[in-house]
Amino acid sequence: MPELPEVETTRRGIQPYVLQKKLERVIIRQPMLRWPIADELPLKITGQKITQLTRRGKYILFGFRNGTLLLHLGMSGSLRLVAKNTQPGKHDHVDFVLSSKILRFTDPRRFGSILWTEQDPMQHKLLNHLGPEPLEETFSTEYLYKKSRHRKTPIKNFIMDSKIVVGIGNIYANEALFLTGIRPTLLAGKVSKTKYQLLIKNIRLVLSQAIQQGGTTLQDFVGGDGNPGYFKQQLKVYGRAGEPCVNCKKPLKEIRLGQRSTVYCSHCQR
DNA sequence: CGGACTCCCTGCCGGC
DNA sequence: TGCCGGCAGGGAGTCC
Repeated sequence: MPELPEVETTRRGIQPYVLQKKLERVIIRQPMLRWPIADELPLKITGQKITQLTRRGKYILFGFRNGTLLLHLGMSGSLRLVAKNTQPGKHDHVDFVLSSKILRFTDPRRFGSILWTEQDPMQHKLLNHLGPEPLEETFSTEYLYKKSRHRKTPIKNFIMDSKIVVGIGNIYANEALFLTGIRPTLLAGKVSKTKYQLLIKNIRLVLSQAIQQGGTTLQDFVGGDGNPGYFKQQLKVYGRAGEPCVNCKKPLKEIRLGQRSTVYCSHCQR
């Protein structure tokens, strides 16, 4: 399940091989992703140079002179650089053939998406409603506190809402709430300004640590044989239900919130 | 508008 | 050992 750190790590990893490079060919083996890949896509981008490579939330944006390719990894997607003679596997749905390598999109569960737009990408309907980037200044205590007033949704759902702030998936929502000592079920409208200030700090901490760690496994993306890893080794609550809390040693609890697995310490999180 | 819920897909895990 | 049911999960879409 790629979260923002994996997406950003992917973007940084592929950047040197992609930016200002010409796309020689696009091979689509399976167009049925979350939405079907537009028939016109190869026609639009074959032979074109990739002039920009940016990220908005968990979307990676490939900028061309004539438009933008929006790519989302869904929950099982990945982008890897592989040698040109590499045979595709079962779930290798799309190849972007560059001059020296292939940028290969793999996605077993096909929750990912690849879209083409010729308008300003930020005005695209998948991007135009998105909240601020969690690592940027606009994601401030003042902003989050104001947005949260009178909200009756649990704090965990609130910070996972992309209209509020982008890029906080289930894993890091669990982790940030643990670090801040906030119970995931607490209603967003009931969280104090002081706690929001601390929560923002911890969201940035877990995300930036994971991005930093991702940097050390960058060769996985360019080498093509490793997996990017989910930074599991340093997770304090996610995937640890029933195991002792790292602070108080009491067993961690697991509940479902918004259909998502939610793990917390009933002693340390109030 | 907010909040609750559904659905897309398939690898994996537990139960028998 | 093999089969099968159920689960996980990002996030758009729908409904009230």
